[in-house]
Amino acid sequence: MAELGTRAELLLKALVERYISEGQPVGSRTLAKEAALDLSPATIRNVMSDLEELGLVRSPHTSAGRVPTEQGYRVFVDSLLTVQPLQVNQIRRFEHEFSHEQDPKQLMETASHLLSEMSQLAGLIMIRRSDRSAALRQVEFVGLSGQRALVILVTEDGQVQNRVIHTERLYSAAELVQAANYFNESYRGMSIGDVKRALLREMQQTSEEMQRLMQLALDMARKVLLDEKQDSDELMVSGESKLMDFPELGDIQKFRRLFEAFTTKRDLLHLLDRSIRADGIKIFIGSESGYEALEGCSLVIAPYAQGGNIVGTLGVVGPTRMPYEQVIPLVDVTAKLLGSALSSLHR
Amino acid sequence: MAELGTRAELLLKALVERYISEGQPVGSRTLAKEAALDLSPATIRNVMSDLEELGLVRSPHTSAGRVPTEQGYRVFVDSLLTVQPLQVNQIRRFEHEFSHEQDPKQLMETASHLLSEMSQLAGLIMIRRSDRSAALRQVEFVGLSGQRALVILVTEDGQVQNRVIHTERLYSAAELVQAANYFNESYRGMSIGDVKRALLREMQQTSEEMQRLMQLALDMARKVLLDEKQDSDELMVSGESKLMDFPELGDIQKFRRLFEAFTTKRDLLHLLDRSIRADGIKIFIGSESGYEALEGCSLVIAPYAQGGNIVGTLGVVGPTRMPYEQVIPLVDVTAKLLGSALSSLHR
DNA sequence: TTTGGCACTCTAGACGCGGGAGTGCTAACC
DNA sequence: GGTTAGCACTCCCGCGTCTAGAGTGCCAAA
Repeated sequence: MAELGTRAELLLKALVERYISEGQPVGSRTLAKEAALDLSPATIRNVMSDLEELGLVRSPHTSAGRVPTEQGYRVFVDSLLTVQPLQVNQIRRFEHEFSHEQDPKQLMETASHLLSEMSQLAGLIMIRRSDRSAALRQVEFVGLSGQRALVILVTEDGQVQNRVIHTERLYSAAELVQAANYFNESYRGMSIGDVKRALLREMQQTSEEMQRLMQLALDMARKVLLDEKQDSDELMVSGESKLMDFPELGDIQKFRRLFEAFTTKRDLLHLLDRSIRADGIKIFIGSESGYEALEGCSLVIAPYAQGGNIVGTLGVVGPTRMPYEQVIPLVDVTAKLLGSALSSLHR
Repeated sequence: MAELGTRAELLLKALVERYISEGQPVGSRTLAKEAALDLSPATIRNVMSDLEELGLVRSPHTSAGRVPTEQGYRVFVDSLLTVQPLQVNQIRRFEHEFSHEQDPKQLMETASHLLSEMSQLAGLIMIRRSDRSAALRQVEFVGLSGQRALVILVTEDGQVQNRVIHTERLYSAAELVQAANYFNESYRGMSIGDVKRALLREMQQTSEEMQRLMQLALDMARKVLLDEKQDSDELMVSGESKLMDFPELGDIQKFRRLFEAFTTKRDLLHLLDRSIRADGIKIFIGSESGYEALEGCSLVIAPYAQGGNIVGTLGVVGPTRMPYEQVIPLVDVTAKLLGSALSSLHR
């Protein structure tokens, strides 16, 4: 990309900031006052013309002011933006709300909710299940009526997954307890991923010599662990209705598609998963996300860790015209504070 | 209310049906053709004038046709409506989808989803937790890191509730197992409600003579069972974005309030709870619901039972102008089929 | 290179107009 | 007395016109 020159950069920055705060195309006259550069509107117009040629701004129509393009926003967030650190009372609020929760799931819900509240946008949080680095704490088999049994899986951090399965025959409570004991003794402390691999391995072997109960235990655990439904990452969305306050996002049909993306979750999960590798904040502006439903939206996303391991991502969705300089630090801090709250549970 | 006369009833019925299918105010000429009554438009106009005086129809403006009022809809659904029974392949679909699921929660999700799909409106389903007639199957206490423990509650029908609690001191795995055993032996098979009451009773007694482990068990169970959060009814909403296809529901701000009602859940829960006593289908038309967010919306709601006990309600939300003659049997059948699917799990 | 001037363009809102749809009323009809 | 035809009237809606306002692009001068 061609060099911009500090004056053009300053003007672009002023333009984007003005547009973000006002939502109206900004003309050369207002820009001349805004940026304290002591230039006439005519000069500004020349610069704008250059910026337009570079694809950083555009006019909605001939006699309107300029509006940033997606590329314009990109340059803005990459190199022009001055972030505003969070206020102390906001951080207090995080610490306060996080200190209540004992349960990782609750903690995540709180995080998502706070993200939405503080940004007045939609909050997102994903927890990675496909990762499975969490250690197995305990397995329980509970017999239910009919040939049904409940398999309960508890991980070291206190997360619970359960699933009702259909069994080949009726088992007594004692059998189920013994099977669970066997399973716990063999696999406790291993990561769920390792347990899965081990189960797959055992499945290959001819299991003639295996005891009935061992086999029962493995069968039941397999039904839960190898079920891809349990494997798919989980996504929570909060405050999505706040987005309806932004008329710029389009008409009702656009909102319909956006909300469908929120309930389908597939595309968003994919997007959040892509950002898990980035070791800092990742920002998708407008069509950069690649999903039509997210047209006109930006996402600010950060991974969060638990005891050193990245276990998920969180962030916000809002209109492309969002106050990045406040949202970015908000997402950053949320990720860090959630991470340390999770880690302190774990310890 | 004054007597209507069969002719006026027939005309009102034709008008409502026409308006529901077309969405436009219907005039005397169209109505004259629609209702095979062989009357001139002028006569129809006279009748319309009467209906308007009774508050059953109104004109949006002087030279438009007539539109049903809420009272008009009321009369229509109460006494004029001819329900259309569900098609066989729709019932097949229910049976097919329901037969897969082993888990009551999954079953409910499926029901809500099917309601939404088949009506092209939003599906609702509530499960009553405050009721607590379900029998306790098993309790598990799992120690976690730190002074935290996980309490898992399994009911006879395979539902699982769990909660992380903070304990006074660190307990060994053996202690927790013994405590759970004690608890299970004393309370298994009792309804959750009875267990709750029993726990409250025990709390009154001076517990000097109680064994340490019994006390531990009771303490932990109390923290879960007496937590009002666990007690609040649960609501699932499906396909809410489908409602955006009805422009008549209003502008984006109206939708925002509507969607907030869906996520807040409080008002909807209250509404669904009120309908649990009605032993058939309950219909709220427009402002009858009493909630401003639901302005312009109707709800069709039916309770569903499991083995004779009503355990929740389900239904749909849509615009007041919805095809009641199809929606009503749909909700009715869903409630019955879900009930029998749940009951067969239980057996 | 910057600036003032000026003609030009485009939008958004106001205004007026005519067609269409449907009503209410009246008088005639059965 | 209920029913009908006729007719004047009202209101909405879409269309074209017009104007004010904002902002641009370009040119020539500083």
